[in-house]
Formats: sequence, C-alpha cells, structure tokens
Amino acid sequence: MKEQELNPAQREAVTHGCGPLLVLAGAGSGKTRVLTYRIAHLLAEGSARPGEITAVTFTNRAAREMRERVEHLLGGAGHAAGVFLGTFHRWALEILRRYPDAAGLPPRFSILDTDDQRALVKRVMTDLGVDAKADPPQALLARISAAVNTGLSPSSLESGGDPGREMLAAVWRAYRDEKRRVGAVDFDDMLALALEVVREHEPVRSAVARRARWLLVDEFQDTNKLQMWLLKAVVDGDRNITAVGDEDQSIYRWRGAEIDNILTFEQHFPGARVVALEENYRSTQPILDAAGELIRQNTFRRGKRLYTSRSGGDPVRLYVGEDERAEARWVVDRIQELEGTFSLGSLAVLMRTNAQTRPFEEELTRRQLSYRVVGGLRFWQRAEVRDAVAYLRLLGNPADTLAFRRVVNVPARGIGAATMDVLERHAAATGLPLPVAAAGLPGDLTPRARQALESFFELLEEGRRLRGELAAGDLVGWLLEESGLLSLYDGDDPGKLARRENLEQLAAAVADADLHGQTLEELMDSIALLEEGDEVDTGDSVSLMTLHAAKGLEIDAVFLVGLEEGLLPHGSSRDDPQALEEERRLAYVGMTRARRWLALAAARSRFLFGQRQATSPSRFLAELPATTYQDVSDLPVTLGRPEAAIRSDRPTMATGGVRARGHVPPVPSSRRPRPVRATVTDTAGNGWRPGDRVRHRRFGSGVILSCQGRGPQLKLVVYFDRAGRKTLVPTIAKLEKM
DNA sequence: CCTGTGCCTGTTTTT
DNA sequence: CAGGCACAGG
Repeated sequence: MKEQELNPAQREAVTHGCGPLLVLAGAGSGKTRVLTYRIAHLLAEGSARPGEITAVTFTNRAAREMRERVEHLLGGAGHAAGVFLGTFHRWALEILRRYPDAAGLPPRFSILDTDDQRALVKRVMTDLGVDAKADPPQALLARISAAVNTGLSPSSLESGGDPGREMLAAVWRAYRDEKRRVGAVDFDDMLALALEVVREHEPVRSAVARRARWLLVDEFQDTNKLQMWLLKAVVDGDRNITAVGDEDQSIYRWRGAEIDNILTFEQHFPGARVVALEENYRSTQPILDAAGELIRQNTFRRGKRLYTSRSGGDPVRLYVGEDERAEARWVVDRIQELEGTFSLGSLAVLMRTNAQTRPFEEELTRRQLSYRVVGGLRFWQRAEVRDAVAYLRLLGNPADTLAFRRVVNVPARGIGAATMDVLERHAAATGLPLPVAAAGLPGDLTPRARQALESFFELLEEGRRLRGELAAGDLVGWLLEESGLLSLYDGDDPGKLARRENLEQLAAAVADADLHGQTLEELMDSIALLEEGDEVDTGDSVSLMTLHAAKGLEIDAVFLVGLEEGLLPHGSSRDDPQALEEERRLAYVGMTRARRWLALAAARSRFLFGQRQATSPSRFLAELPATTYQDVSDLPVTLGRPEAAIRSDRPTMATGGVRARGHVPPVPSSRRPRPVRATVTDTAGNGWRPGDRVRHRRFGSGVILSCQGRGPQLKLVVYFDRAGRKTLVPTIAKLEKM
C-alpha cells in the first residue's frame, strides 16, 4: 500500500477504523481512489477478509473499474476475488437468487424489463376497466415505482377516498399479484423483496450482514429509502459503513433518490466520522469557478468549495446561436480545432435529453467525424434480441406469461388475437399462468391454432431437454435456428442484415459467457442488469450523451449544450423548487466532468413539437457572474433572470447549509396524485349483488359472480358473456347495471 | 389472421 | 415529429 499517494483528508478516510464514516467527496476529488484504497487497506492490514467486504455502486461500469483498481493495488488480477463489488441491484438479486423461498419466489424467477412492465400494467388496467387514455401505463408505473421506493404499500394509498389513489392502489395490487403469478420480479422488486427477506428472516439477514461486515457505498447521494433501509438492516456490530458521495451530484430524485440520506447521514448513523474532500484534481480553475458559482445557488446542500492547486487554463466559453443547427455548427467547429490537442475520444457533447443529439449527429456526419451516441437504443433492448431472450426466459420459467405473449407468435405461426382470447379465458378459468394453461391445449381451439401451439411447445420442451446437453452458446444457436427467429431476417437489405448480426452477436455473447463459467441463468441476470455505458467501446470518436449518462466520467473537453429555459432547467421542473435544484445539479455534474476545456451553448430557437419555437437562455447562465466565462456568440446575448427565478420561492434553509431539521418540503405538484375521473354508476347506493346483470364498455354484458370488500375497495368478479371472467373495481371500471 | 394507412397525442432523465 | 392505436383491406 502506497498511502503517501494520498492527501491528508484522503488518508484519514482510507485508514479510518471501525464505525460509520461519511466521505463528502467533491467532484474530481479522488472519491474512487479513496474507496479502492480503503478496500485494499482493509485487506492488506488484515482487518477484513475478502468475504467480509461488500462494496456497492450504482453502475456496473463503476463496479468494474473499482475491482480493477483494487486488484491493481493488491498486486494483480484475482486478488479481490472474494470481495462483493457490484451494483445495488446485483447485490439484491444475489440475495433473492440465494434465498428465493424466503422471498416467495420460484427458484428460476424471471426479471421483467420496462417493456414487460408496461405491457403487464396495461393488461391489468384493461382487466380492471381503467381507461389507459386518461392514465398512461407508464405514468402509473412511475407512480407505483415511486411508491415502492419510498416503502409504501397499496393499502397505504387507499385511505382518504381519493378515487385517483384508489385506482392506483387497485392497479398496483393487481400488477403485483400478476407478477407473483407469473414468477417474475421487476427492478424495484429486487430491492423491495431483498429488504423484506432481510427483515423477516434473521438467518438470511445475519448471513448478508456477515458478508457485509465492511460495507462501502458509492454515490451515496443517489440512494433511495429502500436502499437506506437495506443498508441499515445489515449494518450491525461495529457499524462499519463507509458512505461516499456528493450532495451536489444527486441527480436521481425522480427515481426516488433521497438527498436527505447524505444530508442527514449522522442522524442515521450516530457517531459517524465525516471527512470532506475538497481538493479537486480534475479540472482547471476557470471550470471550477464557473461550476462553483452555479452550484452555490442551491440551498439543499452542506456547502463546500472545491479548489485546485494548479493555476491557469482556458476560459469557459459561452456561445448562443440562432438555432440548434447553429449551435451544432459552432460546437463541431471547435471540435475540429481541438482535434489537434485532444483525441476525438476525449471530447463529449452533453445534453439534457436524448432527442437533442440529432443536429450534432448530422453535423458530425457532414464533416466525417466519427461519433458515438452513448445509451441510445441499446443492444439488449433491440426487438430481435428481446425476442430471443424471451425464448430463453420461457425455457427457464415455464410460467413466464410476458415472455410467452411476446414470442408465441414470433415468427408468425397463425396465433392471433382470437386464439389468444381463447387461451386467456382458459387461463382465467383454470387459474393457471397463461403459458401453462396454453400448454394444456384447451378444447375450443381451432385445428390450425392447436397445431401451431403444439409445435411451439414441442420446441420449448426440446429446448429444455437440450439445456442439459448443449453448451449455452450452442443452445442459443439451436434456438435461433429452430424457432425461426433467424430466418425472419433472411435477405440482404441492411435492416435485416443488422438484425441478423445482432442475433449472432447474442449467441456469441452467450458462448463467451459460457466459456467464462457463467451459467445461462447468470448470463440472463447480467443481461437484465446491464445498463448505460456498459457497451461503450473505447474507439476514437466524439461522445454524445445525456447528462445522466455522463455521471462519473472524466472528459478532457466538454460541450454542455441546450442551456435554455425548458430544456435545462427542464420544463417539468417549473413549479417545483426541489426539481429545479436537481436541474442545477445536473448542469453542475456536466460542467465538472470537464478536465481542461468547457463550453456552454444554447440556441435562440429550437424545432420542438413539430414547429420552430423561440427559446430563452437558461437561468443558469444568468446565475454565472460575467467574469466566469467568455461570451463568443456572434449575436448579442442578454441573459435576464426569468420571472420564476426572481420570485423567491425557494424553501428557506437553516444557515450553514444543512436543511433545518423538521422542515418538511412542500409536496411537488408533479408528484401529487392527479385526480382521475372515476365513473361511479352505483348511484342507487344499494350496491352490487351476485347474480346482477351488468354491462361494461369493453367486455359487453355479463353476470356478477361474487363481491369482495366494501365501499371503494369493493371488487366484483364478473363473468362476461364474451370476455370471460374478470375482476373489476366498480368505482373505477365503467360498469353499469342492466 | 396479417399488414398497411392515417389519425391522434404527447413530449426527461434510467438502475 | 414520433410512436401508438384503430380500422380497413388483402
């Protein structure tokens, strides 16, 4: 261990002994260095055995990087083999994979991706008779996710008689039941179920705690409530938790991140030592000055000031162009100039939304500069790859309804809506998961459909048999061939060729993983957990990416573009002071990625919404003192403070930085449940009775089989003449008596 | 049962 | 401008 390579604050953090430790690590202050040295230190000193260290990050990229650096410090690959080093989700998933019984899951439970989630919620909504037009499934899913991540349950939403919340609770409950039935978990479930298991099964908890006797958490500012509870549940004994983070870089509030977790760390872990890292080793002084001035405007922070011991550096540039094409032209002009100094691979254009890449792509293409869009449509998200993965999921989990629905007719086998209706009805009648019911080949199928289903299930059976015999890569190859997935893309138009290549790449990836000793199950977990930045090749091309995707990166020259009201800060944060602060942090994160060159850019008009619209410069630009940048626009630029910024509607803070205890921030309007129109046709007041004939807008007429619950929670089981058995909540469903 | 067309609507970030 | 959805025609 070479501890002399650390500055005094870093050394203090690295060599800290037992007990909670909070490291407030400003941007570029050596946060990863502290984490990796601390792990290496614990091992080298003999304080910890590898199997007692659990280090949790937010991205696979960070985990991988940390492992490499720890192993390097310890003298080579494999030296940190026993250390758990992975993302929160991977950690939770490992707990669930090891103790599926405790979580009430089948041994080979599937993992739903966002598309599956949306499809399932949509389905559940139609079953409940909720109008998907009024409430898009994604919106409900987002609210469910927010609720899960704050530890709520469906019943906690039901009080108060708000029909919108009741509807949400009903959808949530049905969605949850459906996942159970299907034997699948979604992303949020991983955390929620892991927490549940750990809380309710002491042997599991203590096993996890032993493995995490030394617990280290990266990017602590982005932990949410569930994650905090999970950490607290497994930290015992000496409470050796090391949390590293920077409140100024908290950018996942919309996903449940609680900036309070880092602001009030000492209340959660009394007696914690706090170490602040304020010396920046990344950026030049002008960049730090501008970024510091911006973030100073935030109130939800502890407050710190980064400094660097190096002097000099290029001034920060500001360019405001006529429109987004002028903005792109200016940026690419600079890129061409900088190409002499930096390699293309160390230049990046950062933006708020994915949609902003287009003009840059066009301009870069025009000048034949190579670029890559980080996190566009990702490999594992492509339709053909997801189809193949769905087949694999079905092999492992015969009850995987989502996977079944996805591929039962891919390639087309003549199983359309009519056949699916028969199957759904059969599944509802027998109470079996859809694919299991379908495998029983119910009687009222047309001969053609029966034939098609039969061969589909034979294929799956054969696949399950071959799983034991073939190497995983060969199994996938066989599957692609036999299922007809590959031949779907026969021919040589470029689209088909690309798809075929993707499928071949999938088979290659599986074969490769196989060689590395991963089972097919493990590989599929990895696929499900794969994310942003994981497939970034290190080729020499300019990166275009969102600010979120840039988190944790270090880039020689940064262009932060689209600094306009409505974009950055984004329009969705308009009425919410906390959301506005997060937008400011987002800009701050972007600026502090830059090592040596930083430019800020905006356009005066932008093509949005199908038409050209005038835009005004971001308030963040007005917040920068004119001395912190050099305006190089070819148009006169006036940076006024927009009305919203002048209105002092920011919550008041205790002086000194940390928010006053007990202060409850106002509920942001965007989070407040929106009233939803509920058609209550039960105006007579004497309710519904079994045997009553009813009519539903979509399902037609039917008869009530049974009633459960009362009041707004009343659920009816109705047998519809056309659509079969459905469970409906009459306060939500448009149901009328006949 | 599958595919193509045309209308409508809704726009953020993603482990 | 895009993607989703409903409907018509093959």
